[in-house]
Amino acid sequence: MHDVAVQAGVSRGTVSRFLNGQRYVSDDARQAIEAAIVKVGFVPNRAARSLVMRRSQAVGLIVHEPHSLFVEDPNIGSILLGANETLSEADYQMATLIADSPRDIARLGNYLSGGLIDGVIIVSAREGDAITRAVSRLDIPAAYVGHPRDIGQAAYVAIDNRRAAHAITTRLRETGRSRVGMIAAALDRDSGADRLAGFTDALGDAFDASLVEAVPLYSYGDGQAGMRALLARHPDLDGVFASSDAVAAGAVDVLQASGRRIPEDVGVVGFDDSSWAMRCEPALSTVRQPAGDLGRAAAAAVLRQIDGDPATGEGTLLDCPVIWRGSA
Amino acid sequence: MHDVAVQAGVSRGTVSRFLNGQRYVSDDARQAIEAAIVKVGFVPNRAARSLVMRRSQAVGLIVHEPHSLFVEDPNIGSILLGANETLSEADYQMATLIADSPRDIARLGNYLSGGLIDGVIIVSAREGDAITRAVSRLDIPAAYVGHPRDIGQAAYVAIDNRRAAHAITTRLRETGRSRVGMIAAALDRDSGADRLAGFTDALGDAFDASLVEAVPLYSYGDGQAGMRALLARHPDLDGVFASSDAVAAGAVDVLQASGRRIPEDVGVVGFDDSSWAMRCEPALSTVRQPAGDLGRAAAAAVLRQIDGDPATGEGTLLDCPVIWRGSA
DNA sequence: CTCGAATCTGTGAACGTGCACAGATGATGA
DNA sequence: TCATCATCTGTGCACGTTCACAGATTCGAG
Repeated sequence: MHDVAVQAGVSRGTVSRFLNGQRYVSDDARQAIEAAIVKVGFVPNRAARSLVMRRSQAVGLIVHEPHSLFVEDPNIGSILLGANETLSEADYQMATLIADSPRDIARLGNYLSGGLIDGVIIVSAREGDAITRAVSRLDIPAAYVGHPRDIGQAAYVAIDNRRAAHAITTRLRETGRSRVGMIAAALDRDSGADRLAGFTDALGDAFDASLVEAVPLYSYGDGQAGMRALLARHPDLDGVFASSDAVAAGAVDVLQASGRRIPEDVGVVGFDDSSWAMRCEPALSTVRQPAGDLGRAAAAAVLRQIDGDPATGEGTLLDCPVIWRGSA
Repeated sequence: MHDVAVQAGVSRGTVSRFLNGQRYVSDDARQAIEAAIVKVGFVPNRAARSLVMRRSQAVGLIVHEPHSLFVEDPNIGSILLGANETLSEADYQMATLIADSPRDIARLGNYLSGGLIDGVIIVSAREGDAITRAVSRLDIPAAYVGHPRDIGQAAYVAIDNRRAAHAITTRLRETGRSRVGMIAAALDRDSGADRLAGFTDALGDAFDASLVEAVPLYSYGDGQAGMRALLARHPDLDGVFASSDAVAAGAVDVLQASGRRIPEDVGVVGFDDSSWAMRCEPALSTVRQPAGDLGRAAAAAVLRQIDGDPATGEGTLLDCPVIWRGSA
């Protein structure tokens, strides 16, 4: 910066003001500096800026998932890309942090308190999560994708899982299906629990707990297992709501292997609108998750907090349309 | 750090030496400093360290792919996780940089020259890539995953696509298949081109160009389209080597829809050992890509260069076993 | 006992930026 | 003409480290 100042015939202070777009820079100085920057090939040193500003211009994105899920779940990738887009427009660097083992989580605590990170986006936290505790203790700008109930006043961005599940279940019943079951995955996450809640709501008095099969993860294998269990209890079942497309795909394969036709004998609906949906025959009815928008909105929320807006505890719920295709 | 020094009754210099694990720190000083660090709650300021060291302790990972592929391709996710693992063990932060539009690429050039990044890992570069040019011009530590031919002396880590393709093709012929076709995707990448080269090699004089159908991407849709084209030209074909599992899955569906049995009538082999492989009926024979290891090895190569080892132009080829399942 | 080497310690000067402050200039109004 | 104000500019200090260097201490060998 010193070289630029000399070259332009002004002082460091003026160059600094120019670079930060502040007032009180004359047109003459402006032009001289612009030319000098090109000539010198100047690139600002971010480390020095961080040092004096006490800002790192970086936002962490914590993914609390096992490695395997990180690789497979397309929503996570989209959230990541969306967040990255918004952050890089604001000249922030996104740092993706994977939290898998307890060791990872411990290291994360250090990392977050090290001043390397101005804020953090947390994806797929569970209730009672160690990461949630660490983040709220450190009191750094944060936004959650999804909303575990115990995040206090922190910002969150989510889809209305409950409403979508309600809409699906209602439609299944309105199209004449009377014995609708659910394969309810990932009940330890708010997303999974809310989808079940919407299902239960919609059925009201007609709800029968034996028509729900809980499985651990949003995976194809869990879908197969869940469907087998459900069929064993209710061979006459005529509708299935699965917590994810992968689960639905597993269910479809088991149903078809048992000789049932879809959608004639059993209607199936998934969740995510992932690549699984179009691979099923017939194509899956499902819920489109605006994953990119979730990432963008979460990033925007963190940036607002970094700029001084206090977190109000209000969250944003994004729209997630149900896509009706051939499977129900 | 000053506070720690005062608390421990030593000087900043001694604290610095202690923190960096250098020689010439007495046991007394060591213990006093350890206690003081805990008491003061000291966390080193990385910005200040970067400033004086001219090191950012960060490595960029550039993914030159359209956003959609980034989300879908499980290999990229695994490479990313592997690299992250090695880097974070060495206390380096990984910054994932997505290059999609030309605008992204331009911004990337600035970014890389800004001193924010000590080195860079490049995934899925093509020959004649603008990113490759930028990286070699800037002369920063770099490692490629895959090996485009024009990366000069830069380090690379790849699998032996050619040898694997050769093995597959040979085995298809040895099991009695005489009219083996190939759906050759992504010929603009070295991975795609090498798989085709291995196929061609293995056939030798028996090679028939009309048995190869080139398609743009490693996708399911391209697999369907490629298979239809191949079948139209060679209805009597009895083996197919597809450049990826997604392509193979598309091919399988088209073949089965046309009434052909797999593997009795046509043998099919994919590439990647991704989740597509187990979803096919019968399960796909395929090649296991050690994607995590690719990431780890690339990260290690960059770290070596950062530590001063010059790039020798030698690459690493990792083993990729062929997994024989039901489809061939 | 002396000298040199090895070990340990403290000090001051960087690194490249932002910011507060003081000073300079020109315009405006009394 | 002089005070007031807005605009513009330059200077020195601070941010929290690392590193080179000089000084202090200890130890062993001659």
